[in-house]
Amino acid sequence: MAKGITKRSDDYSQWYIDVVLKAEMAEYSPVKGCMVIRPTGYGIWEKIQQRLDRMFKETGHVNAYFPMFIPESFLKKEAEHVEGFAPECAMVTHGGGKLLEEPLAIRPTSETIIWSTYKGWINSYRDLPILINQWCNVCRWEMRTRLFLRTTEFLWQEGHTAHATCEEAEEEALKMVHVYERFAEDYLAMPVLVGRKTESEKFAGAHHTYCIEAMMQDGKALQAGTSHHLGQNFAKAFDVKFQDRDMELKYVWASSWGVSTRLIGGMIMNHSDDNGLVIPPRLAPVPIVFVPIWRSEEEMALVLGKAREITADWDPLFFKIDDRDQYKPGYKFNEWELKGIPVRIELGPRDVASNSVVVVRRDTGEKVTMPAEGLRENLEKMLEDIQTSLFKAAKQRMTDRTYTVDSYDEYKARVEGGGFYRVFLDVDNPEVEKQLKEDTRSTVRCIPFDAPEEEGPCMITGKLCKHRVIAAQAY
RNA sequence: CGGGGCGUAGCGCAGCCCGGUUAGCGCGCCUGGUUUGGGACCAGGAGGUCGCGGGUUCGAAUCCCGCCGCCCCGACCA
Repeated sequence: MAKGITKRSDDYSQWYIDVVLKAEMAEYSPVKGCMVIRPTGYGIWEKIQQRLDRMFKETGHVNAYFPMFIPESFLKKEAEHVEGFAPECAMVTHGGGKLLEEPLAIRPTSETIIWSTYKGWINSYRDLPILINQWCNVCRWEMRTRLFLRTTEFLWQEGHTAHATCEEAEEEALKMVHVYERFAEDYLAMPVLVGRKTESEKFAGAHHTYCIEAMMQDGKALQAGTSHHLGQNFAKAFDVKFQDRDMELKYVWASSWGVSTRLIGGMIMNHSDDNGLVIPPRLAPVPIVFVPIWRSEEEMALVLGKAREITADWDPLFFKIDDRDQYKPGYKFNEWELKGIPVRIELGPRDVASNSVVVVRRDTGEKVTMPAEGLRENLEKMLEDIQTSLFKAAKQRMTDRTYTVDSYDEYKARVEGGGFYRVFLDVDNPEVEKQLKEDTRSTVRCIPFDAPEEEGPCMITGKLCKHRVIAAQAY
């Protein structure tokens, strides 16, 4: 058993914190709600960035960078947006030892600074679309924080696109939520529900919001990514117009979309166990670790030599050889398990003699012997298999814990225990969601795209609804 | 902002009630030796503004007053 990690079954929340801290993903910083992301955690963020960035580029986007400081007045230009973000903005009031003429907000998101810039870039329909993404930090003064899941400052990417038509902006918002879906499932091995947010859950300033929602091992929902159709709200607030083919001046249509370091929290809460972190192979900065085993100087030379021989033509980022002499093999086994390395290879004198290695999977703990010949190909297959089975297990868990419920009493009794609930709720009426939240501390997570056609009475008001929505307690 | 907890060596804690040698233990760290296929052992060693500020006292980690910080659980949110 891993030292110092609370069991999931004893206290899920404490288990999560223990995993993050003990696996050296992150640690607390001197400022409340902020964290230091350590190399183990940051390496995963870098993999997320590499993979996603490629997907963004493949769908026609380019990266740019906009400043962190936003004039306070900018934030006030879009009514709904101000209301949503004003309370959680960090404000800079002084600079160079003097009181500033206008306070500067540290970006909670960049719609306003970006749209004020786009105004200068857009004149004609020929200037559209603009498909820009930026990787950056943002700051939101949250009341309650949790490592990776909700921190005062966090890292994310935000895409901001400008289009000539409503349809194009809609298409973009949809395209990107599906990019997130594919990323979550293919790389994080995290199954997600894809759907639309209700009016009361959508982004402040959006027409509507699409999202991916994942289920953690305790059955709670995690909003893992969002994509917004912003309509013309920001174009109007910042007066961004273009002249169309028909000579008319029109407001530009917008979308924005983002995922954050929260994904790392989702990854942890999807796959990790009582022994620590489990990293899906495709996100592991280094997926393989060799633990050589020796008793004497001669054996050390022998096994290290063999490890180097086997890996001579391997990609250096595919593996590492843990040749530290101050720890015994058993210690290293535990340490790499705690840190979530997908596959460990044990290589001792006996293995050298038989020209084979012992391979151990992090996800199942299964040990197999593999010949040194063709090892890399076999490992690549095993990593793919781990990736697939992590996804399957998570998918199964989500399926098993998605319930169809019609009675509000039953819902109230069960929702505390976690899981997704397919229910009829009149989501056109914000009062219904308000009551749901008051009664159960749960919310409507999304209206899934793939919800089958069904008709039934809202479990609170009895009003006839056209489809079921997903309700759950969320992080 | 409400409720709870904590602040003593890098980490985890004891000591505090009932004030009194040089503040202690485990882990980690350093040196030397023996070890090494699931968290090794022996010996020696380094490491402390006891959260901060006042007060009481001959004497405060310990008692009193004030402050600060962090974590956890709830109300807001990616």
